[in-house]
Amino acid sequence: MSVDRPPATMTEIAAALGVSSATVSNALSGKGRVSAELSAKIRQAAEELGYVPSHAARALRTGRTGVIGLVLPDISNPLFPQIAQAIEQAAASAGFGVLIADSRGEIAQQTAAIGRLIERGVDGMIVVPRRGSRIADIGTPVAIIDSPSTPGNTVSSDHWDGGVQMGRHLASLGHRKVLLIAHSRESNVQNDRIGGLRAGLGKEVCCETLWVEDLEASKGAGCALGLSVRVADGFTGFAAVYDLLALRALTELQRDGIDVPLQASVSGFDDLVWSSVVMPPITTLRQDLATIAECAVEALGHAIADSEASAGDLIAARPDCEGVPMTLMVRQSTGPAAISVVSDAGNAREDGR
Amino acid sequence: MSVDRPPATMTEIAAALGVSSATVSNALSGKGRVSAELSAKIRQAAEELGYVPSHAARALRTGRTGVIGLVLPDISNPLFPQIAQAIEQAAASAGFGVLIADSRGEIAQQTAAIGRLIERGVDGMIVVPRRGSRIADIGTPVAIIDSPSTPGNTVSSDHWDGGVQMGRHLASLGHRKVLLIAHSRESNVQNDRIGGLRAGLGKEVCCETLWVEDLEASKGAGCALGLSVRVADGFTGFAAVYDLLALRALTELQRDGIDVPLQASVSGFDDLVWSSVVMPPITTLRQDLATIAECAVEALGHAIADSEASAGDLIAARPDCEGVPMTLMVRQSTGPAAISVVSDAGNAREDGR
DNA sequence: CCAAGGTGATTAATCGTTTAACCAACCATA
DNA sequence: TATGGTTGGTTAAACGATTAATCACCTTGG
Repeated sequence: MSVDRPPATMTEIAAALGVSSATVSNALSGKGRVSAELSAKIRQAAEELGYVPSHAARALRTGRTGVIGLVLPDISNPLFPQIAQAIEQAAASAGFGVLIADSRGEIAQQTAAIGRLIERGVDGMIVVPRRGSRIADIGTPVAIIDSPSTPGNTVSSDHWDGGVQMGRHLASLGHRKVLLIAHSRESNVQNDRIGGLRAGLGKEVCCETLWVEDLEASKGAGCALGLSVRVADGFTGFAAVYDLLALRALTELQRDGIDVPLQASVSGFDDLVWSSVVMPPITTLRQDLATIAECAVEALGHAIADSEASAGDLIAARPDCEGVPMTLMVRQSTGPAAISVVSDAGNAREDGR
Repeated sequence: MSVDRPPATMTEIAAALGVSSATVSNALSGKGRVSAELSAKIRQAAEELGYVPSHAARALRTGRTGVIGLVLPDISNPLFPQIAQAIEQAAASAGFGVLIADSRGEIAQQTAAIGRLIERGVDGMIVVPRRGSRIADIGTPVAIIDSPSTPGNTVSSDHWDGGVQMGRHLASLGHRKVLLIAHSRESNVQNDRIGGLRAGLGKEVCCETLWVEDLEASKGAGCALGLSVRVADGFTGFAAVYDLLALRALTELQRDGIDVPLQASVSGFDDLVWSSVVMPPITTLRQDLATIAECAVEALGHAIADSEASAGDLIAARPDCEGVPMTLMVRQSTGPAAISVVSDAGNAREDGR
């Protein structure tokens, strides 16, 4: 590998071949008019001299940095790695770099982070908004990954349908009394999932939603969810709205001596890394983050290209991939419902199996 | 908020005040000789006109982009969010942007990712290497976060000492037969932790290491660890080398009807988000990632500044913060050892409590 | 034979900052 | 009154790529 000779510039290539630097630029970008043979020679020379384009110079001249910003809410979200990975990959193959901005904490931080990105001259940004927050209209293309029910959303999983899938899965296992476990009422994603779950479970299933946020407000963060009481009450299914809550439910049930899935089923959303290695592995829904990332980057790319022409609209919209399907990962944390004392007689109606 | 008028340039400020652009530059950077009053006027004008420096132009002129790269191994590492967050924060307050590069998969990917970063013109990079991989000498300052025992390491937690702390904790609870659970023999971090644990547990404690990697090679990924057998064998402590393994151990034990911490204690490393919300919450060691990030960024900053002067050494080294202490988070997954059938009579000797 | 059009390349300006070099005052010292 | 040092500023040349404008030359059609 060539040692650290400072990389060649277009001017140097031009000088080496006795042509003008404009010709080199044209040949390499394929834009102007250059004869095929000269173009080939230039390309070869560029290769040999180890030409590396100067992003700084290009950015200065064209006003485009080739970098997009990635703004994530509360970075502690365990899904972050997968999102970041997917976006980085999609962006890289579209020729973009990804600058991260953490918007930990309050919404003000999110705004500040966005500001920093703009100052750095990103061409656009992808934002996974904090629940309940709206992105102000900044003078830069933005793609938003949130939920189909969020106005301005660009691309996201079909959380509702995911809920439906899980609901059907649980219903088909015979569960007739299910506790839905969510955290925040403000989250569109969580609301979608809850709605889907209810729809998927159907009318015959009795279900109730436990908002952990409310519970923690009175009993303190990390408090017990009191699930064994629910089991005693006849609940056999516990459908959490994301894996972290599912894990919390699972361990609490296990600690209280309740067997999962024999006595109670537990399900989650997102398929986080550990979901498959705990005992029992958690039944959950996997988001197709690769597709989402591709859509987001593509939409953003279009918006960036368009913003050159018409400086009008600023939010990239792409309706055709607003609801990327999630896939159900059935594992061992869900199983046939235990014989419930509460369940009524007519349980054979519409048996899904 | 001012709408989208293209931000003012130095030249415009200069024109507005009837001075030269060089003077504006000097006033704003505080470098050249400018009278105090003119300097103030320029600063004010800059403020009023909404001046935003062009990073691109500056980068072109100075050869510095003000951006550092962050290369992470296998992004699925659940610690990633916290690292990224800490680095981003430290970098932001040092005036750097952070470009991410995922090096998922093989070492080749890591090299490719590094290459992309270099092409983008990062001033330096922070690498959390894949276990067992060495970073080739690229022509850019690099700070490495790995383990004190890794040659070339720049800054990291004192994993060994963390192990010692946890070992002492378990020993003081009376555990005399402890299973150490690790994943890969190639990981310096894991080896350090194991070493520290053994040291902290002391001579009197019988301990054995379970390498999950080996186990999975024969029994498949995500297989059971067979811990209940160990409990029957007299093991009362299960010290995992990171929280994911601890969680795996915890759920497996619970599933098998073993009460944690009454019958067995479980501990981990890293204090991941969920460690505190599972039941029981996991006793673990928290890394001081803020400090590590600051050290890394600072070291990198020095290396970048120095690389200007002497283009000699390329790896940023900073011995004085190679072993950032970890703090023990005692929670409910560890408790006094159950009465062990195997433990010998003289168990009152050197009781730490 | 001349105007028109196409081809393949060059010239030179430009993006916004930084910085070395230069210059015009002004003050003090010899 | 020359000489030399400060002070406060200006000029102009970079940095490297892009691109509109221009040019020389060749072909073709009328």
